[in-house]
Amino acid sequence: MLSERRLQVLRAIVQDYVGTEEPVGSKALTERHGLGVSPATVRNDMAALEEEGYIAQPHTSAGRIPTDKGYRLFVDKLAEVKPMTAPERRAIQNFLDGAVDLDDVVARTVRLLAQLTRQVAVVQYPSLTRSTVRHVELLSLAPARVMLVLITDTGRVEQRMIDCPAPFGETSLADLRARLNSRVAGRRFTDVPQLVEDLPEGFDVEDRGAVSTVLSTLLETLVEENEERLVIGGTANLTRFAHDFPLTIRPVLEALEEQVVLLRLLGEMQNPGMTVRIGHENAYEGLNSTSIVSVGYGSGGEAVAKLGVVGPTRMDYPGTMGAVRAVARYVGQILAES
Amino acid sequence: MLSERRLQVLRAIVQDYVGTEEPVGSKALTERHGLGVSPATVRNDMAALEEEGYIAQPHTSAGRIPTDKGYRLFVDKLAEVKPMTAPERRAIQNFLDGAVDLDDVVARTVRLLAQLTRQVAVVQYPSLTRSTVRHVELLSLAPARVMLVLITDTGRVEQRMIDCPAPFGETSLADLRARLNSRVAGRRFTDVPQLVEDLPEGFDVEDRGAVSTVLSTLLETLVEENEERLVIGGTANLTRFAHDFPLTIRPVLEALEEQVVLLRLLGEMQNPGMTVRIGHENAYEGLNSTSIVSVGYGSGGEAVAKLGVVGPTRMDYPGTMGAVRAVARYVGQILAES
DNA sequence: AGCTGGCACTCGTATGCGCCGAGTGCCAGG
DNA sequence: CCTGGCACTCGGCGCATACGAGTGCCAGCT
Repeated sequence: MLSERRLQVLRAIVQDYVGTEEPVGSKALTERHGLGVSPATVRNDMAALEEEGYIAQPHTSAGRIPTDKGYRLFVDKLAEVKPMTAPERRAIQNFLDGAVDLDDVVARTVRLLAQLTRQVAVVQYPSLTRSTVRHVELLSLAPARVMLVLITDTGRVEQRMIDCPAPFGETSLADLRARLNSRVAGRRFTDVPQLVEDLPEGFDVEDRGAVSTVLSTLLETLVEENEERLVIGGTANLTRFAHDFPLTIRPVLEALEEQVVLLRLLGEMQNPGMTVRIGHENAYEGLNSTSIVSVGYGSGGEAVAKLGVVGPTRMDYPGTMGAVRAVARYVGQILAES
Repeated sequence: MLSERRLQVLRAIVQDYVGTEEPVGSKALTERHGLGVSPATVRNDMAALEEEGYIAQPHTSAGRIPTDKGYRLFVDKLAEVKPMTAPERRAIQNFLDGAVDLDDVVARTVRLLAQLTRQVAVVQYPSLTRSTVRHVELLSLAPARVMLVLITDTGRVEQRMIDCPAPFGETSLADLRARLNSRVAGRRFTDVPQLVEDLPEGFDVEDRGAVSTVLSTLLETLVEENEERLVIGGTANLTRFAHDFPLTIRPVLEALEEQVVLLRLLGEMQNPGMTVRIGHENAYEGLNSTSIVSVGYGSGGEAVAKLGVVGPTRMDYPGTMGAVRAVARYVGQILAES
């Protein structure tokens, strides 16, 4: 529908605007990009692009800037994901290889991503609901007090304190621990409920209450939504593009602190591959002038969580996408190794 | 040295400036505070205060603002910690009572503190080094792979994966677990090293290597400094006072992300009670125009970690100190209960 | 001795005005 | 369909001016 050259013009506008942060005019365009046509021609193209809603002018006599729709077209059709250079890849790997545990992996990832993209990085902890159980441990802290420790295949550890209705014998506890593990070790979280359903029946009547309490706590832990923690870094980068928008930065900071909001937004990105949400495509007011680039990552082939970047709509999409993709890939490798 | 009235003038200047965020002049002072003297007299007092370095004027013909030294005097001699009102106390308690585990306590505390003070809140996780061991658990995940789980009296759980030099029999592991717990359960972290020193000697020669590996990992976990995590919230509040300082907000955000910096600063505040660091008293450049109000908190009478608030030097010290103290007190109660 | 009213002075900020130039839209011609 | 030319728009910048809050100082009063 749009002629090839007009697409080139749009691409040039996006690239220039991202670079200079200033509205770009027809003359500058023809000079900086070898379009081979005169400014007047470009002006006509720009008028058409504006007609279609891909670009807009902030003031009557100023250059054009891309609209959300323009960025969308750019990302979908005009941009290539920019692969990381070899040194960058090495830096990523070196940086992540030093991690000692899951917390450390996540912490390093968020720092790395923030540094690479010079934007705000968001990393979701590997979600429990898609993981498998590695081990369940029960510790007797007091006669009627048990601590439940759940270890996942991603190395994550969750603990819960349980107050039992009746004292729990050390033998019964060991028994429960053994039976529980033989059933659920290596299984997916989603399968656990039916696997333990009839477990209380094998115990003495006086222990059944306690066993049920333990099991229901385990199930709670498995489904508890707020377990989907996330970690954020690089907020200082917000100030880079905030010189115009000290009024814009506040809602963004608020949104970033409201983990629920971010989790919902990340959750909405169904596509397991890379997803880009531009400006108003984000169903949250405070993030209407930001874009989110996210991608799933996981220890195996399967994605267990997401990570990404939040930045101004006026961001370097190819570079950001390249960095996000590369980091997700390496994190997946690290997780698979451990 | 300074006459009583001059101290009153300083107090009035601080209060007005904190309220209005604008330099305060002699006329406004006499009007808003019942000083009972004329502006001219106040002007003389102000000249004297400026001479002593307690206040300064940003421009030749402008009002005065307090200097760091002025705030210091205000905090030390002129301000009373403002106690929380009864409804505020109830709100604090209600908010914290809903917490389910340590993570939740910390998360809620940081939100609460940020909300109460409308500033940036910082909460340090209860430090391992001052806590006691509740339980040590060893899980055999593979023949030569053991997971160490350490549970503290504050409810904190640390885990470490250990690769042993030789396979570890299930019996030996259970044995080690039992002996280890009988020695260290209930003891302070600092005492653990000598308590386990001779432990390997009780084991068969072929197991000693593995036992030593486990023990040294345990000791590492105990001393590892970076375990002193902290959680930050309310960064959006930075924008409240950043309208003048979009250039100031960036280093602050950077400092906040550098947990090491904050931990060091918190650590420098030796006083177990409330400490206030004002402006340049903070030995970190990025925080030269902020003040930090912090206080220790703990489950028993003893402080195990710190929490506090980071805000502009121009902050409501009495109110902030009251909120920080109250929150620390309630958090201590919650921790003691669990 | 200390407080007060008066007064001249400073200086930062707000306001209004005019210029400049980038950028546009349109049109006639190639 | 592209191009060069041209008139027009309008935001930004520099400058000069006016305003007013606030100060320092001094002479006089209690």
